[in-house]
Amino acid sequence: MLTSKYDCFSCANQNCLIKKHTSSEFIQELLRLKNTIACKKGRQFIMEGAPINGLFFVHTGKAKVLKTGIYGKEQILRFVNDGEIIGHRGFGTREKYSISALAIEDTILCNFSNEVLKEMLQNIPALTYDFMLFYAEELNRSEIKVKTIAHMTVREKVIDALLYINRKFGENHKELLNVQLSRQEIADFAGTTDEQVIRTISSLKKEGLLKAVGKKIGIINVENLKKEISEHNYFLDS
Amino acid sequence: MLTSKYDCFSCANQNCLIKKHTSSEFIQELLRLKNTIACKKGRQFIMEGAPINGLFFVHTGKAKVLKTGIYGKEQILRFVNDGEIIGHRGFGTREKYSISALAIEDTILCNFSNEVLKEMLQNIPALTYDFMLFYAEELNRSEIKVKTIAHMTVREKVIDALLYINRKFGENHKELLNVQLSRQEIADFAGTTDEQVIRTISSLKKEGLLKAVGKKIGIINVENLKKEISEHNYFLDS
DNA sequence: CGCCTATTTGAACCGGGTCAAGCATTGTGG
DNA sequence: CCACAATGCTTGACCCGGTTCAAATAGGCG
Repeated sequence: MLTSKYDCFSCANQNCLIKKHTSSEFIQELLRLKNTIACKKGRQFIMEGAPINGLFFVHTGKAKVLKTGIYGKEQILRFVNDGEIIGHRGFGTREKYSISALAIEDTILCNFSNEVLKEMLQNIPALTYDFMLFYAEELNRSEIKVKTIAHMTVREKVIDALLYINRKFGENHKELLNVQLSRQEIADFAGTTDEQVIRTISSLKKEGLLKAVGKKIGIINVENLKKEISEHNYFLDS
Repeated sequence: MLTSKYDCFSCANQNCLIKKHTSSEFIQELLRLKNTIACKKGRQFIMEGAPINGLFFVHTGKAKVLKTGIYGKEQILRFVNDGEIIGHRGFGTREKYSISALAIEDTILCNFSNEVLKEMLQNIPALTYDFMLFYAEELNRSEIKVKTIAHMTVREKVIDALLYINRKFGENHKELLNVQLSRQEIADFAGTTDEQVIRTISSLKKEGLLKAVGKKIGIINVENLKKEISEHNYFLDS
């Protein structure tokens, strides 16, 4: 099993926190206990309020992390790409997931149980340190998001969301969406409605700041878009 | 100096992360390197964008942590009470503070430099673990806040803010504010305007949910207030 | 006591959420 | 392969909550 298709040694995600520490001999036994899960597009693999069942890493694929309100409104907190963590904070005192997670395309997930994770963290200080830094950075991002949603206009929020998506998924430089996100999803991330997202995107296209190839949209010039919101984010890269 | 008025051994903050680990012999030398700073009410001791100068703990007093926008709008991210941390994420890659912090009453601060802190974290895994848990919980709170600001009405946001303040500063059960917070400050935390805070508080008083003794306000019945927003927060205690 | 600031209340305005209708696109089954 | 249903996208119009502006009142402090 160690030489499975999805084992950590042959994994391509160099930025994965676990991958970074595979040289530690302590970890090697624990890696055998990893679960690999294939998750179809659209499927929910973490349910807010359900008992915590360890930590997930995205091996390949994409997912969204969100909170749901009673009126059916969703707040997407972040999108997740190859190598990134989902379902964190599954140790500490908390015993229920505080977020939901859904695959937005077919995704391979690596899962470590609570016990295995705890074992790792208690025995590999460098790993714990990396986790600490990870959470600290996530906290930064989240706090920037609080300010974004509280103070920006809808146009600014949508631009901010598009820039984030571009950073996250826009490796091929001319087409924005490596992911196919619905207007609704962009709205749920930006903190507005799908109509507003559509209006803003329409305007941006007319202004020559965005282009559209079929359903996919692409940012013509990232710097021009950034200008509109730069005043709010001294320390972006969120 | 070790037996200073503010040394960690005689400190009353049992929940302070440093205090929890004073038994570690490694830490004892480092504790000598702690700086103690007296900060008058209203004074700013962390400036967003300035180089990071270590980590602060509130020995005694109260402070607010915020981000500032160009239009003079402020977003208060959290209030800080005895024993709590401010100015975190002062290690990692980041080298500038991403938040500002001001004393909201006369405050004694304990400060550890970047070097001392790093030394501690690299040598006391249990401390690093506690820091990791701390950030994970803060992240939870912040993500709840994102949803709160994005989805709640003004009335709900103000109630949520009052409940938070009560949890944070409301030890004496009948009077809410152990702190004297301005309406503006409550608004900057809740994500609205001072006028809306005033209107909401007025309504709540008329409805018998709040009482006012001079400037200070008190929550008559916490449960009744919680009911109005409980539908949004399955996992409150934020 | 008097100035200055914070609080309160009223009124007007407007951004953006909501509703509704039309259009485009995708998918599905006959 | 087409018809048609279902879903998502787009646009326009309306309306309301909440921000903004302004003015009056109360409170705090030298």
